[in-house]
Amino acid sequence: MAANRRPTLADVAREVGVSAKTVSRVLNADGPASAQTREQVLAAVAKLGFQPNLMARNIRVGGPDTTIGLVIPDLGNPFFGAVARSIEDTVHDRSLTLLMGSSADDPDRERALTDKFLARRVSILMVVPSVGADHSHLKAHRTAGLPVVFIDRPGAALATDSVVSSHRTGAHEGVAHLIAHGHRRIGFIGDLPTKLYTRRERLAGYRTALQEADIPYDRSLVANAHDRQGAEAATSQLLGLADPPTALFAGNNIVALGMVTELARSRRKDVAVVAFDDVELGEALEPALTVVAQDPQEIGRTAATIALARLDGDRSRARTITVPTRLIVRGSGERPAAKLINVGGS
Amino acid sequence: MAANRRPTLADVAREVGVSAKTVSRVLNADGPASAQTREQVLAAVAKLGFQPNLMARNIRVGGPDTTIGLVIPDLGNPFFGAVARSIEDTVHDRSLTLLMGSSADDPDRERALTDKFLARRVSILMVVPSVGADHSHLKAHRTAGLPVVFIDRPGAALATDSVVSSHRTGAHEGVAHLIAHGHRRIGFIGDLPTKLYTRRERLAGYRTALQEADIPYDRSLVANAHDRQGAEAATSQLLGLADPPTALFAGNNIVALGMVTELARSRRKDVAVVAFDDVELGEALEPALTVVAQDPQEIGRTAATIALARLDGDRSRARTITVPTRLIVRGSGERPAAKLINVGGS
DNA sequence: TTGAAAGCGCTAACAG
DNA sequence: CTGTTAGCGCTTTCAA
Repeated sequence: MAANRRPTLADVAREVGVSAKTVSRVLNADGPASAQTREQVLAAVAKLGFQPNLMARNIRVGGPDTTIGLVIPDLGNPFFGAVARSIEDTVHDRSLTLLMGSSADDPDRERALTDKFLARRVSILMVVPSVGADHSHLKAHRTAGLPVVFIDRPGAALATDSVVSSHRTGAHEGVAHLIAHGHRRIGFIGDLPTKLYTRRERLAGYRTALQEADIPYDRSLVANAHDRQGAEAATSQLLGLADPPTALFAGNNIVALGMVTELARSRRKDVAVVAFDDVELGEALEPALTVVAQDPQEIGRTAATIALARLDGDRSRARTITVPTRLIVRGSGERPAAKLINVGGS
Repeated sequence: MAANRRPTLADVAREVGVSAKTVSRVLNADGPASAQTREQVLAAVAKLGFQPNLMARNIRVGGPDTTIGLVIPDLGNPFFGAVARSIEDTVHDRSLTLLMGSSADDPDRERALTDKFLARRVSILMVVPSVGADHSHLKAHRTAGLPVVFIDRPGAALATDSVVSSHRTGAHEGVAHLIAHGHRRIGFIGDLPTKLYTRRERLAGYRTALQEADIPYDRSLVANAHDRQGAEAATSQLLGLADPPTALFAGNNIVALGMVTELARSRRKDVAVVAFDDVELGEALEPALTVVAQDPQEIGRTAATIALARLDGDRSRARTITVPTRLIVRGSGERPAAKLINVGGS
């Protein structure tokens, strides 16, 4: 019943008959302590089930908390999960703990989360910035020494370290792959909102690839989707056009899932596909899915490394580091355009 | 240059010419405050960029911190990502923030994480317990009013709320599905370590399904894998047996990925497959993957709901809630056993 | 409507 | 080797 008060340092001290500071010394291996005292203290700690209050400690010591605040669009998205995992691995031996939250790409939620993290005095702040988010409030913290790193997208109008994939050249490469296999009507299904940095960059890559091949940009071949269901609908919409595409480019991993699912359901094996960002089981599909793979592990590692360097006093200019994407050709991009089927026979 | 000290309540008070308590009152909508004072205070807060130190506040108020500690095996595993997402959604309007860490199923890492979380005075502790982890140290916290919930697996030897999938009956159902389609040599590839609760339960389901069909348990048909590569190897090992299985059961999502990948690579379309836990694109495979789907969203929601009820004073006995799995038949479990091919012709 | 003092749990700085 | 005092930034308590 009794919601017992948690034991404090003073309780332990009283139990042993020493001062609080002595207990503190033993527990933090600060200053010296006789073997006997140490033993008694440890015994009392165990007996009372004492656990030091880290918040109280932090407040006294004054330094930042041993946490790292991470704001991502969706905890459930495997891409960001992989990034988070990699960050955690990288900061593990500095014993930093992850404080995480999903912004759902909503600038207000993002702001609420960063404010909370700042109020907790995180050691490092990492954000996948939402469209329309204002980051001017972070400037003061940055100058006060708080490492701030933007992930996946550069922060708007703020000189801050960023780690991004080569969205544009990656998309370019993926679309060029389709063009190289004879496709001239290539559909593009991208993120929502359309102002999203990643969406704009990837679409830009798509457009330059078309340009280089003298293929006119056809707005009706560009669609949008926010989730898997939306991507399925967009896929069937594009394929239902009067002059439909012979190939499709998926603008992110979620779109890819919907696109592939819809193509499988409608048994459209004739449509070539390349996806931005790899998906699980991509290589087990028939044909296997050709992707422009991002490297979430490297992204996380890089972001964490930069942040730790800043924490250690690195005061150099803010950098934007681009982690290269890699075209993984598995077959789905090579489905023949139009009627060029089986020229070679087999 | 100057690593400026962050402004404190006192700084704001000095700026306005009031006492610290007045500022506190305005900021927390505690007690009354004249419109003029309020305005001045707010202006000063904005000007100085003051952000209250949540740690200091918490220490004084004495209550638990507005965080919820979550220990999972792997931040990068989509299943646990989905669970985390669901927990976050459920606790969102209580404005609790997630403090997360990966245990890698290592009891020592798990203990280190829970200790850290307890030291931070989390409001709620949620753990996917590792094999061999001792949870006796949590008992005192539980009686002191800290809600503790085990996820996916019940905690060893401790009466604590748990939320688990119907591992055993789910596996049973999946294997029975294979048996119903004529299979009698069914391989099982499970988690490592073999003492893992989920692994044991799912294997138990497999065994009872065999028993009910009077199929003898053949130890050589049971293999283990810790990761995707291991699952690929285990798959090819089982298929290389003198008397190989005609069907395979994957004990978890990671194993399923490896198994399906290996089957695709070796073009073994004749092997029937059922997987425990759904995977992305399972329905786009050929044939589409039949799975015993877990419900990570419901698991997360249930765990969070229980914990919040405890936080609100629910003192009823600890419960173990089982979230049902669901057999989703998509085709891969129906590949004919042995030589029963094309009886119907087409 | 406001302020002064005390104290949350802990540690820095100085004694002894 | 150990204890005392003060104080981190905030809120509670009591008084004005």
